[in-house]
Amino acid sequence: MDRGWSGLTLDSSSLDLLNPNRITHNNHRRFSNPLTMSRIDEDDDQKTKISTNGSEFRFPVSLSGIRDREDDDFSSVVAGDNNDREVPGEVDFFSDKKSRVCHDDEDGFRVKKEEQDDRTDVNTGLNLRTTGNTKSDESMIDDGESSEMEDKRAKNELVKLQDELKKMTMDNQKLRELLTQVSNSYTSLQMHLVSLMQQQQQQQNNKVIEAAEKPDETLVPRQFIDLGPTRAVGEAEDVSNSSSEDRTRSGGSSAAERCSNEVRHGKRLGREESPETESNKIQKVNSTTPTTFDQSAEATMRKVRVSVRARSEAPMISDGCQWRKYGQKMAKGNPCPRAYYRCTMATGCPVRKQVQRCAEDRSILITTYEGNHNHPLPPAAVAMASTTTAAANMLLSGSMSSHDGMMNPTNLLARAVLPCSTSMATISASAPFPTVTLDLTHSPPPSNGSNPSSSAAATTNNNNHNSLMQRPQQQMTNLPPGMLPHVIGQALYNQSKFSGLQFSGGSPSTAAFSQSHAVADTITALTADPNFTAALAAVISSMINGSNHHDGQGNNKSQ
DNA sequence: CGTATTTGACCCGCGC
DNA sequence: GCGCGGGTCAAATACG
Repeated sequence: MDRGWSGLTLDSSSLDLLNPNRITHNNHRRFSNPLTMSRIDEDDDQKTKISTNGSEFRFPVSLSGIRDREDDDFSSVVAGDNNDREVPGEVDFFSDKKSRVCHDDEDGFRVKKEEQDDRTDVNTGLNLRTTGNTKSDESMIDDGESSEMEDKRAKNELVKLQDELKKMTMDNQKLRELLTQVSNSYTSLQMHLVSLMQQQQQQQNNKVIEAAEKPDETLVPRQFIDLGPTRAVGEAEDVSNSSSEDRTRSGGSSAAERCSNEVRHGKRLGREESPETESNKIQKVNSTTPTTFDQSAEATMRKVRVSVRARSEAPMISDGCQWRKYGQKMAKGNPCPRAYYRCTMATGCPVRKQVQRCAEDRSILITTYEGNHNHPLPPAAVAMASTTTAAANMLLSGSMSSHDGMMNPTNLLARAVLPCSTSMATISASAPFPTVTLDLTHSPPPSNGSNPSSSAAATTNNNNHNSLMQRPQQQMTNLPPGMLPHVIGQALYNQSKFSGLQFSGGSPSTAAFSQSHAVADTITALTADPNFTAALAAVISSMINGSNHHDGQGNNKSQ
């Protein structure tokens, strides 16, 4: 389009603009042409307009709008240089500066005239304007003031460029922040969705439990039936009347006593943090947080315990949640003290856990979870929460009927964790709290699945979890080979591995090898491999969602 | 100095 | 009614 406008030259000059050292270089070149100088110094606004119109046609290969605009500043200069320069190099340009000033000035003027015929109207206007200022510019050149002006202009350009760079940097940073916000929002929404799905699932479970409540039920199911709806009533009473302790104490029947026990528990919780009861707190939290839970389900889950047995030299397994120790007791029959922890990831989170070493095998750490999280969980905590939630749901569903619970399609994961039969889920009335035990002390299934006999085992306990903790290891895992699906076993293994758990191998040598690993290393592995928790959650979610919108991520039960 | 942990005391249910 | 055991509280202490 423009004969004398070398795209390469212009781009290089535009690139030079980004380099302050080279700007001076260009300034010398511009110095030879007062037309450009005067035009830029005269009116920056018009310069911008002109550049906007002209850049698209003149500089199709320009790198950026900024450069285009700056390139336009040299339009006349470059045109003159390219047309008339005998030696394009700037070396000669500096050597005979003064003499060439006049020469280039004349050439530039002449070239402008020539280009008037071919250029667009915009360029014509530019030439007219520059031509009109030629006389004054010549006088300025004569007295040497143009160099100062050129320096000023160069400085202005430098400042302008720096400003542009700052703006772009700020824009970039804003975009990054925006992206981060969007990502966070997406994560929150995802967690919220999972919570809602879980809530729906628990409501369905409660409905099923209520429907299954019959007078001729066996003792074991009745206990859980009492735990569910009765507790729900107690919670409702708590909501309506915070001073329900006296009323609940007057309960006479066994179920009522249990209910009163539940309410008392909540009362104590309320006393420890606020006059409100636990249910009230939960309700308030639900009203202000995206994570909501059915109160009755929460109440039921509150008393269901999930015990995880794992080999670990660490005082506490790393499960992704933040815990605060609030007590320690010497349990009867176990020389190892029992530590009580409370979830501190959210104010008012009712989840607690007990950590105690097995009396028979000090290398086994028994962690008992209790309660539902009322807050979103970090990815690292979702895996354990999902596992324990599934176990708790298994227990709850299995409670309504010794067979229906396990046959419930919503309990696919439960069946996966505990596929052997419902006989292992038998729960006696003597149990103060229904407890599911996940035994991770045995060798994990190999990645190739060649050894299905080694897997994590799950069982329900009908005894006091106290004795559970002291139960010998060999009594905890009675699963025949191949009873546990590989996916869950592998998931538990991986989750435990990345959670800082350590497994004993199928052979003593394997156990020794396993225990030789430092706990810190496994914890580091967890943090270094966040994909696992997501993968586990995806597996569990896919399994659950594939069945019947079962609660997916462990945004609830036991962490 | 704020936060987390420790630890003795306390509350409560349960069994005798 | 009393003692035992589990669970929790809260002041004291430790820690970063």
